[in-house]
Amino acid sequence: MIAITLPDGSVKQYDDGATPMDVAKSISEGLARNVISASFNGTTVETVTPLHTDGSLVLYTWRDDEGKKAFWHSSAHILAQALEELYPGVKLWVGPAIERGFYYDVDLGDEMISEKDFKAIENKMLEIARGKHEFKMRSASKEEALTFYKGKNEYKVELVEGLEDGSITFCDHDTFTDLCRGGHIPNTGIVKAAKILSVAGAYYQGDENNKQLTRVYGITFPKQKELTEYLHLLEEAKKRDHRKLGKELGLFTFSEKVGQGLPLWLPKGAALRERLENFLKAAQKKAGYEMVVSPHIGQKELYVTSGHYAKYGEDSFQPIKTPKEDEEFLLKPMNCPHHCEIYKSSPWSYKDLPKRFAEFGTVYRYEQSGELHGLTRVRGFTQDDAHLFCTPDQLDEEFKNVIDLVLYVFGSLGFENFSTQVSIRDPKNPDKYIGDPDVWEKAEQAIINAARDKNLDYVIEEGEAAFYGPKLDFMVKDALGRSWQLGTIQVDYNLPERFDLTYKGSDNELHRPVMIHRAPFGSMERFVAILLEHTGGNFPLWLMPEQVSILSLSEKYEKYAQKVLNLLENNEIRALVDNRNETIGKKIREAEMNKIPYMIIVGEQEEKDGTISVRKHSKGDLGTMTIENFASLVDQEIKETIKEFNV
RNA sequence: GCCGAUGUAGCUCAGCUGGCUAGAGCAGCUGAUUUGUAAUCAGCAGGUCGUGGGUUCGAGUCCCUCCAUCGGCUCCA
Repeated sequence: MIAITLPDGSVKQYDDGATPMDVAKSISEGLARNVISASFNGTTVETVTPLHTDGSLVLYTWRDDEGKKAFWHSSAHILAQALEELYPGVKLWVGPAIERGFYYDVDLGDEMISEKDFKAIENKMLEIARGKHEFKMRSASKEEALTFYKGKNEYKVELVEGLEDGSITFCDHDTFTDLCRGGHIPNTGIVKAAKILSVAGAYYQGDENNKQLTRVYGITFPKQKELTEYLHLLEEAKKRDHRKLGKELGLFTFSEKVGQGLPLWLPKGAALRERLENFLKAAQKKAGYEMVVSPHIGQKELYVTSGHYAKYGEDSFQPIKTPKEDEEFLLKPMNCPHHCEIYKSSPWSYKDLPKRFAEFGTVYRYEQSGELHGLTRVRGFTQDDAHLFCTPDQLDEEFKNVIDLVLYVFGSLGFENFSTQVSIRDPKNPDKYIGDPDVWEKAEQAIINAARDKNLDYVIEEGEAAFYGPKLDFMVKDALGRSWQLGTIQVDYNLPERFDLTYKGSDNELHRPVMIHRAPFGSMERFVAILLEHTGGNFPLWLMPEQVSILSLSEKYEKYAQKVLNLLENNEIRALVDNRNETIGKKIREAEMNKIPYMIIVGEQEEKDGTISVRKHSKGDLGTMTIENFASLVDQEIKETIKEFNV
């Protein structure tokens, strides 16, 4: 049952027999602009732009994910038509909706699209849109589909060949026809604003051995205003880019001379990082971890044993030769083998387990040059790594405890919008993994159980497992909405086997421990990067390298400023004195731009009364107070944002 | 690694279709000013225009190589 409410309050009802096309048609033809709300199956939704998908009696709106998908997928058809008209002979591959917008992969032959062509494509799209052409689905036999594309488009031919006869549908609008599963808006006229965002190369069928097609990214909206807002949002997101903020705030830098993907941490960044490390160390200590330290290189043989060399030898910095001909060392690409050897250094009883070895271990990986990205993807980085060795019986509880630790870390740093994924094997590619499938089954099940018991809202991702075991990944988005893996917890039955790790059980027999690999931050580099983008550089007070800037009104008050500094330092507040010969306005401006949480202004009045004048970043003047009051204000703010970890 | 774009002073940028000693603001230095809640004034200094080659009477500007960065693809232990 579908009903539409009109501005005068009247309700237009549809018979149960109404098809989606009937509804969509009447909405799009006559009532679209005037519909207040629509209800279907008893649920009322506010409609901005009514949409429909074919095949089922569902009415979507622009606000729904499904509605956006239909809108953007339809826009991809319009884009394809525009490209066909502007670039005759273009061969289409596929054009799906994505999280924000859509793209179409095309083979342009010898033609090329560059930024200066975007406007023409946009105009052509809008021209097509204004025609209000209806999207019409129709079935076709495999035979018909093949005839349609044969000799014209080998990509579509291959696509059709993989489809089952009887399941093939086409979508027509205006003069344009495309093989399509459906899910469209009623007609092209609902698209009012279009923007081509970028073009990029994309391998045909995602295989890097195949030809690269041109991927044209675009976004459309039902209102011009929404496009303007979206573009504004993109601009705002750029301001939160960690690469920009890292430079502005003096946290880290890169040097061509040092090498790409090798970050250099500046004093403020190093201080921030150290604080993060100490925060995690404190929690880990409570959770029974012990710190270990391992060297930055290891014999190649070590990684051959672990299996990493076979899998990632190519992606490692190549073996370091020594004066002895037969010796080869690798720059440490991961800490696990070292920790296995630490475990092996002494015999263990079941009473000793679990052993939890933690290390902020710096590792080096030869990432493809095109993959490097600020601090989020680098060639040298430090993992907040730990390996837990436990009995099979202890696995579930240990795993859940690690989940608690990760949740504590994320909670303390304000990451609320993270998602979790259980990364399991790719069933189509069993050779990618080492070890017995039964053992894998056990490990995957252990993770799923733990995630369920901890009420995590997880998705299962096939093919995302590590080669030695499945994992639970904690994903967080950056300012532009790109997803990054931060925390990870992995179950591994395989490395204990390869390193022949054992413990003595109560039965006086030797048993194989299970290993958990985990890193709540993931890596210090990536974590700081994402934290920067989330906070825009306004870190929680406890993390700030410089919490307070003491601004003297003139050089005459330097002595008093120093006294205030000493008193703050006694209260473990990190402050610096700005005693330059500048106006107070300028000092404030600079402190504001450096995102210093608190500014203290001292002049004649304060010196006389023994007080301070406090200003809070982006809030303004808080008035005059005693140093003791200020110290407790800071203390309170810190206590509110960071709690102790309770095991 | 692949496709595309970009690369001018410490930072942010200007330099049109190739043409006199390459510009600005901020930062820096010097001096004046000694300041009351987001930029005090003046002066000075600072660049082999990412690198190497080429075309040209002449290259920041055009072409090629390489390097780095950005947006994607692929990859991500």
